[in-house]
Amino acid sequence: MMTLFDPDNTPAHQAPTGGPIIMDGRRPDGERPGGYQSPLLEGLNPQQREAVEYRGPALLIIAGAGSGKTSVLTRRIASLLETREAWPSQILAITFTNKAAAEMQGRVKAILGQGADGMWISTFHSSCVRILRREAENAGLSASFSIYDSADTKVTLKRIIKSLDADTLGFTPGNASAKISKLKNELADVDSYSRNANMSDPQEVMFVEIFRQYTQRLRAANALDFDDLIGETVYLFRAFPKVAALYRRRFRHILVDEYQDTNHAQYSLVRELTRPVDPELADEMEATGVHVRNLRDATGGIPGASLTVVGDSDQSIYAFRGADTRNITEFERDFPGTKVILLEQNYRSTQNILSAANAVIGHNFDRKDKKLWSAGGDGEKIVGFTAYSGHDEAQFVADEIEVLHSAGMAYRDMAVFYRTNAQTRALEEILVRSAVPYRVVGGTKFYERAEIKDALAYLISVANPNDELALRRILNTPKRGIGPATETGLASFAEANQISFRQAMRDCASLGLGPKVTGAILKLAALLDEAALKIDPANPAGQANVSELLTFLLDGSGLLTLLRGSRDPQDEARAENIEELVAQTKDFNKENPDSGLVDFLTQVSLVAAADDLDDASGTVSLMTLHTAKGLEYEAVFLTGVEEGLLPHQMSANEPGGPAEERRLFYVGITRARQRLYLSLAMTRAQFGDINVAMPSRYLQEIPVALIDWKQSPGMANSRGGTQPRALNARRDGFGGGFAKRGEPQALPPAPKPKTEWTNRVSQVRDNGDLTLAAGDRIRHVDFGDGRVNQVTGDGTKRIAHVQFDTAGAKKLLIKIAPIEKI
DNA sequence: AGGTACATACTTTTT
DNA sequence: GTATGTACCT
Repeated sequence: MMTLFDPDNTPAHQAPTGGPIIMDGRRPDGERPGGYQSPLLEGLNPQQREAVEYRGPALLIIAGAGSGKTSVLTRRIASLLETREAWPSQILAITFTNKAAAEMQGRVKAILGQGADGMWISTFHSSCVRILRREAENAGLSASFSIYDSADTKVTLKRIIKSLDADTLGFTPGNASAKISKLKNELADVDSYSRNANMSDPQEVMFVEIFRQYTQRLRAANALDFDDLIGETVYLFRAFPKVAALYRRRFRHILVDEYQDTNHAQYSLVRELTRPVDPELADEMEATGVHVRNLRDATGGIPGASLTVVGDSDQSIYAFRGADTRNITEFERDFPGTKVILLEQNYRSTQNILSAANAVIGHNFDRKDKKLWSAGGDGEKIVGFTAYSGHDEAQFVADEIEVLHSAGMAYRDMAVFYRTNAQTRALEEILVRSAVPYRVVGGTKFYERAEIKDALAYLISVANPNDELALRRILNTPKRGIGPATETGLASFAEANQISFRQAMRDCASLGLGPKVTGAILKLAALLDEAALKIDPANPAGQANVSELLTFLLDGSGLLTLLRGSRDPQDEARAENIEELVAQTKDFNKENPDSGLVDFLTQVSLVAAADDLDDASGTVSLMTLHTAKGLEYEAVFLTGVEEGLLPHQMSANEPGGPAEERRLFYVGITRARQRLYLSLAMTRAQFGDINVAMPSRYLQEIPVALIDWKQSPGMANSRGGTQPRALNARRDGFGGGFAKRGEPQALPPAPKPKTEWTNRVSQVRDNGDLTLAAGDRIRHVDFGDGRVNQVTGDGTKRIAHVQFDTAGAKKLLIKIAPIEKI
């Protein structure tokens, strides 16, 4: 994966940007005959066609959801290559996920074949790692630097906060890392921050100290966190104009997808890369043998690369991560001479789905009005469903999935979205029970499992001996009798003698520890040293590949063997996971024969949630709304459309929060091609107890005629007049009472029980002080008769555990459940 | 050093 | 309801 490029490897006769097509006949795939009509434009509408063909310094493509932007971007790249306006190596395309990058690379290759090799199509983070590893020395790093994920960052901060007693001032690893991340996204560092900090505020002083120590620890460990990857690359370019010039010269066409979600650091990176090269620097490059002649303009410098960005401010959902839509709204100002192209025709969804999406997003003010439209017809109505609980909602989803499946839709064409990862539990429980094949995309990722992180820490310790975090992780994993006391002893020994933790391990004999402990430490140090020798380029015995190295470390440490021998049944699963990792390293060796340990670790560090999405798996996909961005499915279930969840409680106080949540809802809606299901629950279990939920404010923004409520939220208005606002502001035209949920589920195109939701606050369901005890028999509106087995909780949160005669066991919130005693 | 038992606080979204 | 932290025991 990590094919490092040589800035000098591009031929001297390369075509200047935007210049005439060079038909030099030196490329084997041959000349095009005159009058040749490129198939690249086939099937494109006029706007898409222009987006492919336009040439100029800057192009902004405002691409509504489903408007075919990936296709446009792909064909634009193919067009640049096909016309010989650019060599593959001159193209840098930035996507949001590695998966999107791989897909784009595949599509361009499918069009052009071999002529596509050498392009950089990757994420911001991957591109930056590539640059930083190559230029590590200038950045003050070694090329095998570690990449810290958020968990690593938190562990580091936790240690710092503990040593500073900063928790007394309210610092937690969570809030400190959030603040540091935010600053780094703004390209601030400790020094620039402390210059403007209010140092009379003790909390501020403490934060600066935390930030400083954190920066120092990462430096000492030869490590960068996610945000550093971008920031350090920008710093590198700013501090070393000659290094920057190499990349500015190389990348003549830069394309950025999902531009609305770029933050300031990423914006700055794009800026740096698209700056022109001064004539003097160009002279200097030429003098050192870098081919620049064909690139130089009248002034003798190299003009800035052409920049294409694609985005949609309505789909900006990463403000919490520093994304700034001003990057897109002010693009024309930032890059004078920008051409703007609007793609509004949607090729994905039915008109009903689009009308709902338009209506929802129309409630955000401060946006350029943009209406998606489709030529594909209205399609089915959106299906709405109000469940009694999260489990009930999950059951609805499972049932509808089965309905769709038996009507011929493949599982892989369906997806279930939710706002928070915590919602997966109920869904998974029911899907397992209903035997629906599913896959959770993202969530707790494979590489975040403890045993995998342990195994990886062994590899990291070999690749980067300065990584104290990784060393301390494996110090007593598996158990070697090295406790926390010994660990801190080693750390302070290292600190006092200005040596690395690793060296401290080698020298631990002078620490006067017990013979057993000393022996254990020395054995581990020797194991790591021996492993390092196996990948030392100077080793005459040759190089071990990643899987050989991992196997060696696992054997030497006994990690896998001990898990195998354990009686704990969970350890068996852990052992299997480690075996899976070994298998992955073997695959990696096979697919990347020229890549080594550091490349493998890089790849592992930068996998995104959506990356491990396997299209071939015949399963329903479960994911958060954030992960869903950029994907599409025939049928989409958008669950938990409730106040407090969507919009999420946490966003309520943040400026722009509710608007961002609305965009999130909009993103979810627009993922659906044919069928869209919106569901919510009247009560939701969280924190171990059950809370009453209210329909999301966004639901009332969808025109009533577009939704067919299988069960309306009318009965959600069941708490007296306490709620601030009823679901739908209109007070007329909503007759009807409670909807009845048909037994198990209605059949496919089902005669839909037309149930409009009602809005009358007077319609209160409140069982008041209804008391139930074990043994009572009750009747439930939907579940029929049943017997109370147990009552738990108290006050308004009393729960009856009921065994229904036909519907099975359920838990009901007594106060609001549609039940009566019989 | 390491295990167990109980208490506690936390849950937004992610490269 | 879970993951983490503390106290106490072996």
